[in-house]
Amino acid sequence: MRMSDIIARFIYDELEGCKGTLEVSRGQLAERFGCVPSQINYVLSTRFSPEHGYIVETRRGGGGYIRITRVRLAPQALIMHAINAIGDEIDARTAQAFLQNLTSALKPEILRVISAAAGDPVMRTLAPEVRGVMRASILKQCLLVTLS
Amino acid sequence: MRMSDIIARFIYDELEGCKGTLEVSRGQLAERFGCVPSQINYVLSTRFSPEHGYIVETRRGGGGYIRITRVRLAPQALIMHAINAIGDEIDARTAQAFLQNLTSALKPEILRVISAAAGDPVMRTLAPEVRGVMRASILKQCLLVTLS
DNA sequence: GTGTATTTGACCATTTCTGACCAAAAAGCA
DNA sequence: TGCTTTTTGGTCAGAAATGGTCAAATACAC
Repeated sequence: MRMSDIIARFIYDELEGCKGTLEVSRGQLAERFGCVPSQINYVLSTRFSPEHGYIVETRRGGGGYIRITRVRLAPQALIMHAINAIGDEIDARTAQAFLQNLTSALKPEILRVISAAAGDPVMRTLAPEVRGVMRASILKQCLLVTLS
Repeated sequence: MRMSDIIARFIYDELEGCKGTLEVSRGQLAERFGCVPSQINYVLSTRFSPEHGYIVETRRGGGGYIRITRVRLAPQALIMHAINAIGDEIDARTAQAFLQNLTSALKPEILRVISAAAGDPVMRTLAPEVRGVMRASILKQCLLVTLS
């Protein structure tokens, strides 16, 4: 299993046990998992971004820390927020992050369908330069009808 | 016996033993059968396509994988039939007809989402000559995941 | 012999991992 | 206070580890 996934799992689990907020030292975390400190930043930026529904605050210097907070919104608000946050175009990765963040607001079957509609196999039938626009369009239209 | 058939047989057998889902590394699989990695892609695209009732998901990069899922098709023959009947492209009217025929097989909310994904507002962002292909692609991928 | 299916390999894309170098905040000290 | 040192975390480019694509070569079935 990937180091990044192991670290991410650890953070998820800690967040479960800590009422949605976790404060750690980057150095110690890296040492615990035997990786370089910058890998922690990699994990945070790829799996704990705002699109994923997390807020990360840090502080340098002696006693520095990294604080990760999970944001919780009501389902409807979550969906509306996503619709507003999706711009005119969106890349595959960010799209996935948004959908992942909606797991608590939409049934898994619905999410799977939306994910399939905006997924790579579908997008591959299009010229690369228009994929972002199409992804955004599909996502927004699909999310809209889930509100009705 | 052809290499492709041997590899396909292996995948079939593994899917039997693994309750419908199999995760492998393309490189390792190729090495096991002494073929080039791209032959794995060939096998997947010719024998494990959506029309055959399989979902293939992949991931690149360190720790990458190929995941193959067999979709249960007996109880949902209607949907599988639709997937096979939709050609390489489809116009808006016919697409609507297909979806209407599935009202007994899919929940209204699911149908609404698929309808939105393949609907006019989305298609309008595309050049007219590629809309048919996109509609077909979206429909097939969405219907496929409703089977899993 | 012709047309289709298979096989192969060169080149491309994506994700993860690593380390050198940078920036900020705290701690220590005149 | 103001400067220096120490202790943290941040960035970014590049290497490494996967999988993807496509067209040419080859094999196979009529």
